[in-house]
Amino acid sequence: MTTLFALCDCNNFYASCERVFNPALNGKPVVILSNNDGCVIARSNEAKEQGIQMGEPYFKIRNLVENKLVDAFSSNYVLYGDMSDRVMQTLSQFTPNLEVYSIDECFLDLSGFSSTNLLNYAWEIKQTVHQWTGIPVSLGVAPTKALAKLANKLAKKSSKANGVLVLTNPFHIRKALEATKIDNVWGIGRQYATFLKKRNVHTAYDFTQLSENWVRQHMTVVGVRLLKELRGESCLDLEDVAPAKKGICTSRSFGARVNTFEDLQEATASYAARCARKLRQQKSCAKVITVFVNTNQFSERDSQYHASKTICMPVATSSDMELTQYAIIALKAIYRDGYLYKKSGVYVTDIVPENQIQYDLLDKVNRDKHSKLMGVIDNLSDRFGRSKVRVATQGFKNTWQLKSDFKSPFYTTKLNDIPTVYLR
DNA sequence: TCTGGGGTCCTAGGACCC
DNA sequence: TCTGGGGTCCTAGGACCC
Repeated sequence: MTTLFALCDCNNFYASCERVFNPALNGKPVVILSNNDGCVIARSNEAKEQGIQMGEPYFKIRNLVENKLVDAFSSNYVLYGDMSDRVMQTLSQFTPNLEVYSIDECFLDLSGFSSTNLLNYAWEIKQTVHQWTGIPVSLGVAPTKALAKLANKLAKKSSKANGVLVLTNPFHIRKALEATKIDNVWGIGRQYATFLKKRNVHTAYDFTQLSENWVRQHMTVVGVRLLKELRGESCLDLEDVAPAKKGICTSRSFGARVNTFEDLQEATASYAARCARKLRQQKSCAKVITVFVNTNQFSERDSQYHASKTICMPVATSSDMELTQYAIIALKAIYRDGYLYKKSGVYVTDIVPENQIQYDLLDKVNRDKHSKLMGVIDNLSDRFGRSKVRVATQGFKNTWQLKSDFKSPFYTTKLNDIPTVYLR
């Protein structure tokens, strides 16, 4: 059976989420800012037209915002995550097999749908998602994932396509490849784009004309897969069950200057607890934990310090208490007085399924008790909001907390207004 | 003053083993 | 003077994605 994929991509997703609950924003330039309101990470079409770049630091557009020429929002991932779930739920009505590729993108397996009118079907998907969730989406349909990605980009760009493009006819596929700059091909980043352009490869079509050996030599097997995909040979399968993550990282830049061990400890303990929660959500435990700290790399005035410490724990765990405990041990090993810290993070690896843990005969931890306690904490978190119950080292000063001055309300979920409980 | 966060995959090279 | 070759594992680094 020939393969057929649709890629459904939400248009300007974060900006669209804000608009669903604030229709006054429609037709206006809207940007969403990164954590700490540092830089622009999403833009409405109108903001793009104003020339605001992806990744632009906030201070460069502050004037526009203060003069009400652009509306800016701090990122509200709770809202975006919830809206994403609604979109994916809606999409699951249209095929038994789908792959949630990112917060705003989804591959739909349409193999076996070749006898349906694909253009009509894609339009029906687009309209249904908009009607049920308020989010505008674009769809690209093609025999491989890489071509579906490419079709999706053209669908957005072309006023004729108006958000839906089906690429099954070889002639249309060739035209689409010719119309796509090599920089815009999925899997070609800045380095490869520069490299290829030097060798006169300027479009996706040029790329498909290269020899497999040459591509393997210069771009590894990853490049060869892309080559085949663009030629119409499907090499990337739909991953309908998300594989367990092999590494989980929680890290943040601080909203304010951090120069005491206590503040750094609060932040790092909180990140360790976040990692623990992410582990429990995918029913895994981790054996190895790494803590890292950085000073502000952009500051020419401050003295710089980067350090990390990795600890291999006796038994793989997903307990808040255990992970925070080891995180603090690691932090103590790398902490140095006299620096202004900008960022810290916790990274857990050597992840194993929670039912396949190698136990240690000398283990002193009551794992049964920990796991029951974590179950209770997770329930409380689900009901009352994240971090309402926490290990005491996570603290309460929160001087390191993120800056987020323009956050929209949690329209779709409960507000975090319950007092926090501390565990010891 | 102010510049995000969280992932994946692949390769090369060194250490080590038989 | 002779001083192989194949395999595995680990790590660091580089590329990419959203």
